[in-house]
Amino acid sequence: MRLSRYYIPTIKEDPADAEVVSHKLLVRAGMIRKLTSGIYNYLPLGLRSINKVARIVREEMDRAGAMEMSMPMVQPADLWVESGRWDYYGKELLRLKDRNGREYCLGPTHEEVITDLVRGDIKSYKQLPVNLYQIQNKFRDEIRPRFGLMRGREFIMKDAYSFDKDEEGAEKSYWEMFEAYKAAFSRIGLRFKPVQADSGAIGGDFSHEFMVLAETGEDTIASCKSCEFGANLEKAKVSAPVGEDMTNADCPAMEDVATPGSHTVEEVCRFLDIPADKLVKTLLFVVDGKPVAALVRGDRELNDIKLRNIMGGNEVELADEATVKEITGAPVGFAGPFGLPEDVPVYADHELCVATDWVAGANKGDTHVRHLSLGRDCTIEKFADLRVIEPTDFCPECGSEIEFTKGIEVGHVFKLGDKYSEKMEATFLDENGKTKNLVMGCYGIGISRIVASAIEQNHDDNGCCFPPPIAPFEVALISLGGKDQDVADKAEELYTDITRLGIEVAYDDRKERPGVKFAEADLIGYPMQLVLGGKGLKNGIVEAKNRKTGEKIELPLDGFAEAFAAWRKDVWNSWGLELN
RNA sequence: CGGGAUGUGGCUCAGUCUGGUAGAGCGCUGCGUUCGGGACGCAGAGACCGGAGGUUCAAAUCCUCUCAUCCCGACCA
Repeated sequence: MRLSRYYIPTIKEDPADAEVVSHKLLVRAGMIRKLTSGIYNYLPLGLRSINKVARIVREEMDRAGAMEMSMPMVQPADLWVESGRWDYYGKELLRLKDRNGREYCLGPTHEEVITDLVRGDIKSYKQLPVNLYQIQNKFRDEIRPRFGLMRGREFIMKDAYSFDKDEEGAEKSYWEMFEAYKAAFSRIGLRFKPVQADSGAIGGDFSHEFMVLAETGEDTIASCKSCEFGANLEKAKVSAPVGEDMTNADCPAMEDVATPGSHTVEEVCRFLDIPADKLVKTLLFVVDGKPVAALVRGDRELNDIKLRNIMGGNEVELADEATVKEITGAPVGFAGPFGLPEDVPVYADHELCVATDWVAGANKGDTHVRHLSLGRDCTIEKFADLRVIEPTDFCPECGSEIEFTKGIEVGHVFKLGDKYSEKMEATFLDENGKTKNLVMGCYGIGISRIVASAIEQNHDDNGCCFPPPIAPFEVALISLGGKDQDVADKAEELYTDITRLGIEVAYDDRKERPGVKFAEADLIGYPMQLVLGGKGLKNGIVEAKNRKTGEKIELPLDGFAEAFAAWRKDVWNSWGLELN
């Protein structure tokens, strides 16, 4: 491809509406343009990258036995009413009406459509398992779109849905997808980690997120320094504490202590001159409309998702001021775990077992209690893992040290069970002629987000550093011809040679000054740059630069093809990739 | 949806407080000089200052409404 005839509108300055590097660079490199909030044009260069990601994903899905199809973006409301999500999904679902007033939505995901399709055609266990996928535009009316391609409203996603006759089969399908994802992300050339993720209200351990490791990631992941364990912070288990159960151990009688104006843990500790780990923090939540109290140590943070899962609820909200007052009879900041209404269950973090003699709120204004014993003074519904893991905690699986890193979620594998098949009556007859619900799984990959995350993970001050497998073009050939016809001719020759090798090359034959060509090549981030100038031609060489490492070498013009092939291999190796 | 901010040539911004009829840099067009890391000179084109209404002799500037975009919170590939 000749740059003199290609559409790459680059920009020198950062766009005003961009916050993160990937967004700035994608716009500056002429790969995307915003149409409206969260909705982008993919320009030729950007689309090339997207298509390369899609192709790799497609190949790995096919290899895993999944079958590509395509589902409509506009979906009838009926299906969503049937699955119960028409009401549940909320405003993220963009709803519209046709000329007859019938209701539709733009598909944010396709469980309903695929389940509807399959229930009509799959009637026997003999037809199972089946895994269908598509690569398609999705629309989610995000509350707050941001960060360019990282969180658009319209985006490209690969979504796959597996159907099995039983749990065992579903589990197998799940792990096949898990492996396919690992293969795909490896091929794309990103540093990533699969981590355990929250599986929502459905429960179970069957959900993993695939995280691209990048400092600018929105998610925090806890990973073990010695074993494979990795988990999204909201999911990470905290091991049960070691030590004797002190719940019912001896403890002096509970007594009130005045703590005027001390609402926060910090204030109370300072006032009473005690460390925060001597205090029990009582948090009041409303789970699906019902109040509950949750206890964690004063220096810990409650994980509301764990609370939700223990309650088997859907929606967890911190109780508002009025509710707190109603339940505890005290203003916010003085709630305690005893003497609460009987219909308010109290859940305690399991760490609270191994100590006693606590300080806690007294359910009276400006008052706390000391010498609180959870066993003697409270009715604890259950001790359970409720808090957020901390860097000082140990791996819940092997007990080694853990570390926190940032990541960008680019894939999610999820076991659905019969959540949809039951509601939508997607059934089949098993070996015994019995009607059963299809057991489903769903598996997503954010195709367009991957391009953004690749840049988040790989960039420098000059621009993008694309991994070779998904770079819009693998090689940039920069001709410094100018008036030197010999250089221009030789560059043409090289262009033909490289193209013949079956490698995509962006041939910069424009009448631009060298500086412009260099700067743009760096900005766009072609993994390999070849520069042919007058001096080089005289010496019979072309310069080669590895965009990622910055390493420069000279390739002989005589016997170029071989030298180029060897260098290309080096470049791929510098990405930890094998060239086959 | 709450809280904050911004809308001025294609892009990035100044001008708004203190009304007097629109500026810079980049980009674009032409000519010339340059030509190995986003060149320089000269000459140009391009804006009813987001929109509507109001105040005023006079509004980019003040007032009201409205729309859009961005940032902070709840959602997620």
